[in-house]
Amino acid sequence: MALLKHSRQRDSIVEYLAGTKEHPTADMVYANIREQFPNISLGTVYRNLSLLNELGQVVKITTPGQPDRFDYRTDPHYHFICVKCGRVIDLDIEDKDIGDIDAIAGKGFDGIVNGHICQFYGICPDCVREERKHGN
Amino acid sequence: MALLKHSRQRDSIVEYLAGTKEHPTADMVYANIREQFPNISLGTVYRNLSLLNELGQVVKITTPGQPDRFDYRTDPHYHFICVKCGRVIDLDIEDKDIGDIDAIAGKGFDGIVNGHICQFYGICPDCVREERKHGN
DNA sequence: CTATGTGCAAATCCTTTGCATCAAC
DNA sequence: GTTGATGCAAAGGATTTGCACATAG
Repeated sequence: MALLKHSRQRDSIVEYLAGTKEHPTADMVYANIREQFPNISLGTVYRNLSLLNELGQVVKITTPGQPDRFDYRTDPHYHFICVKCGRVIDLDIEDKDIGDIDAIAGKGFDGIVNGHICQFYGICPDCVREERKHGN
Repeated sequence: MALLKHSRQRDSIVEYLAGTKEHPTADMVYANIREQFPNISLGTVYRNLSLLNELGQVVKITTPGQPDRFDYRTDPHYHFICVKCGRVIDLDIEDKDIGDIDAIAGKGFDGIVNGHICQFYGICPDCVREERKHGN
């Protein structure tokens, strides 16, 4: 297995991710890191994001029809995606309320269920307000 | 809104999807329909799959890092994806066991949660058997 | 010094689209 | 005969990769 070396670029990516709750795409990361490393390439951003993901330091969020997003929060939690504005928001769902869905899903199934990916959709607080303002 | 005309190609796609539980990708559909319509193009397959999806006759299943799959079953149900062989299998989860996760997710959230996408991962029955056979 | 990381550009994969022609109504 | 559907090929977006050079250890 390859030995891991330090890199200023990777540090910068981690720092940026750690400091935002925006769940940025690779492009957004790229745009941001560029302010400090004007020569960084998109390829490097992708390479580091996927390395960090493999190391378990970053979670990759894949949603239909949109570019992947990245989340520095690695503890188990869920994501809400606003169908109006596309924003991705962390949800804190109590584990006891949802933690056993793998077992529920596996009931009567002959294989082994040991994980799931679940994303919630709807309208985010900001967009709800926006709709009310325009009398919808 | 555009008027819908009949097409033999579309019929064939529907017929194929209705007769399989494989959750085929666009490529798999293409390969299959080609046996009857050797000149059909991949573009036509994509166009029809996405039309059928918009009409609600077909469900599109998006999974990270894999091409989309299509399912003729449109009643609410969940999918299991085998991490060994990639197979996608329908799960019948009793609605009372999982039907209220939107409400659970929305607890303490200021927006509106009105839907979710949830996929389960693990090892399918065939691969479980395979592992046992090789003493794993 | 040696191995890993970078920047750049090209390549890849899946999917969508423009356009001339064909088929359904 | 109008309009939607097709086939073909080209374009598109997101992501990965090959390679020569830079840099961390």
